Amino acid sequence: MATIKDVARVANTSPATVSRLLNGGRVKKATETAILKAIQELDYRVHTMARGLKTKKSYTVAYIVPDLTNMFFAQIAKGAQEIFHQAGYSFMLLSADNNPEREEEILRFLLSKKVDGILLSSVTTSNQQVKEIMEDIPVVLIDRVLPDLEADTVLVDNVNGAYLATEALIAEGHRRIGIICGPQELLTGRERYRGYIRAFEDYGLALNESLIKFGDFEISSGYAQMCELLKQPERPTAVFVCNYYMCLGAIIALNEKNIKIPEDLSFVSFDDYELSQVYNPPLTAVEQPMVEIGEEASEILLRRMADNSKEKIVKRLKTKLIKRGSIKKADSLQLNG
Amino acid sequence: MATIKDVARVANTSPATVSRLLNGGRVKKATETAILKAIQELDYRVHTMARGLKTKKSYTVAYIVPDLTNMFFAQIAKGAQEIFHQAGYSFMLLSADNNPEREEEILRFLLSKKVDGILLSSVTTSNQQVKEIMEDIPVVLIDRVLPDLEADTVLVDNVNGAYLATEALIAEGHRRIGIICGPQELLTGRERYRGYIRAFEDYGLALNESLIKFGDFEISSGYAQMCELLKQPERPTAVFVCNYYMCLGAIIALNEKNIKIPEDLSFVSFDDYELSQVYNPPLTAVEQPMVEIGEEASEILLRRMADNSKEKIVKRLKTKLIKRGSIKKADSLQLNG
DNA sequence: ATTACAACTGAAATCGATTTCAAAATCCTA
DNA sequence: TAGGATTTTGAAATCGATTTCAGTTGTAAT
Repeated sequence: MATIKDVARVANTSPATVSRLLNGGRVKKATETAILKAIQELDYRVHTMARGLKTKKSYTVAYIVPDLTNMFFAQIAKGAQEIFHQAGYSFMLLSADNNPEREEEILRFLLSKKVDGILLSSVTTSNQQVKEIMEDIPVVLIDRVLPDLEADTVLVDNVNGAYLATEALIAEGHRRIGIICGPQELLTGRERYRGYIRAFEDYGLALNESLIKFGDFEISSGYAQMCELLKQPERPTAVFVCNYYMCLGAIIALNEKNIKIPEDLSFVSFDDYELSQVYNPPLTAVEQPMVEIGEEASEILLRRMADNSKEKIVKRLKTKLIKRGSIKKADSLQLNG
Repeated sequence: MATIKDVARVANTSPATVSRLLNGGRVKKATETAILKAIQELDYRVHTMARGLKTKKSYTVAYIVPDLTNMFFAQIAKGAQEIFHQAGYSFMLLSADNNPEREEEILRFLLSKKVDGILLSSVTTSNQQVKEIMEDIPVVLIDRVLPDLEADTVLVDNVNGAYLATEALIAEGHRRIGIICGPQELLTGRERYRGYIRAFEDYGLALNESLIKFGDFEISSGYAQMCELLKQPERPTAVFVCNYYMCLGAIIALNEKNIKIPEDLSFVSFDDYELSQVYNPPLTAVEQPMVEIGEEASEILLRRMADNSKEKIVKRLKTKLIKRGSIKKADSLQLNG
């Protein structure tokens, strides 16, 4: 493979001049033509490792996700990739596979790869390693915050999203509203739960502990907790499921027990994917602006890489309730309208 | 950040010795201890760019997918990531976003990044660039083959998968069986179509052109082509949809027209994701061993990187028909059993 | 023609590792 | 303990770029 020296030799000039041209410096027109011709001829490409060694920049950023096959993170990655591509950065997507040790390894790897910036949706709850890394490399947190860590962060207004979902059920007259919460170690889990509680408070309704179940955002727990809900002596008339995967599990449980949405049970979930439209009836759901999250985070990271001085930004994006056909008016409807 | 020189100084030895230890060479026990201590103390990490410059290896491989958010490729990536992680390689996942030019750019980028190997599910149908790259870097093709290109390839037995699906419908007495094919530019599109045809031939049944529709593997075309099928004067009693996304579109169409699976229409699709189990009734589908595809391809690439001599491998993995509840016996059933 | 100034250019140092090869240290045997 | 064999070591060259800085060339003004 041709090097900058070869190009210089063929173009009858020096490596310094070739480098200058490559990096937008000024070069006599004639020299430029000769160099360009040589580059073409030799099919020369800069050796980014050599360049990076000298410049201490890799023009590469990475996004570490908990799970590659999780649609939420895949969509965010899509948004991020677009922005970095436009900015001339190369973008690596890495999955920690829900394994904290793997995440640690990846972080070490990125450090020695000398990436210029990191987007992180962490699977850990400890911030030690990240804290250290942030001294060398800008990091933007996405969706998963770390305790007591002052860092740029992009997330979604979970409280409001959950509030909207719960409110929609209340508005149709439901009072026995079950919830399948996410894990309370995660901020998103806590916040969505809080949105539910707040809606009850605002409408002056009493919470019923037996209708509040905790899952872990995975299909299996959606299934298990929905079964729990259905076992209650007084079944809920509606249920709010706090993420997509638990929603899948919940629906499997419903199908098994032959419980129909919305005739037998009204249904809302957090996250809006294809399923929501494909299901019959289409599901009312809280939509997160996933691609935007990725874009926003990337832009923050880009700014941060250019100038690491300013104080940290926390950006919250709005969620939206998409009304479809999975909520029915409660039978015992006694509204004032 | 500490360099190998710093480590050498602190450990009171030379960079050469440190390097030797780092790379598994022999070093006196005492020296080793001193070096390890120094590394710890200084929090030293090898600078992979510097190393790569010298060794001409990056210990990095990349997988280029058409679309990050396509479950099929995401699952393959998951399998691949695991294998490379075990082998000590770092793994980059890059999306061409269904854009041939973007793919070209990525390929160029990887070349200058000096990755050691490439996994590719190409969005193009031209092999020129890939052919050139293969002279420098081992490439393994996944699912998407390129015309006239002799390369290691991993794919799935599409013909058989489609045959199984079609056969399952025939076995239940269906004769008017619609198909929504994938794009015929893609091998998978062609092969699945061929499996359908072959089943008809083997069972001595006549094909009905009006029930053969062509989509592009996207949701929208699944919707559109299903609408077309339903417009036929004599509706099909069963339909085989050639991938997941078209299956989503098809089901939306069915819901809209209030056509029930399997009462009004029996249904089989290629690809088996969560939806198949969540849908009511659960869908009969052809499962592809996605994670295995990724693993298999990675292992081939690993071998290829170690020894680029042997002749090219084409590996076909088996598909499996998962029977669930979306096929009903045909009304006009007149079988010999 | 001379000077002043701007525009270009290239030799050499540098980034942080690896690797070669000869020298130094250590071990072993007689 | 001498001498040879074996281990262990480090100086220096190298990978392919960038960057500095001094020198060269070109231009304009006097």
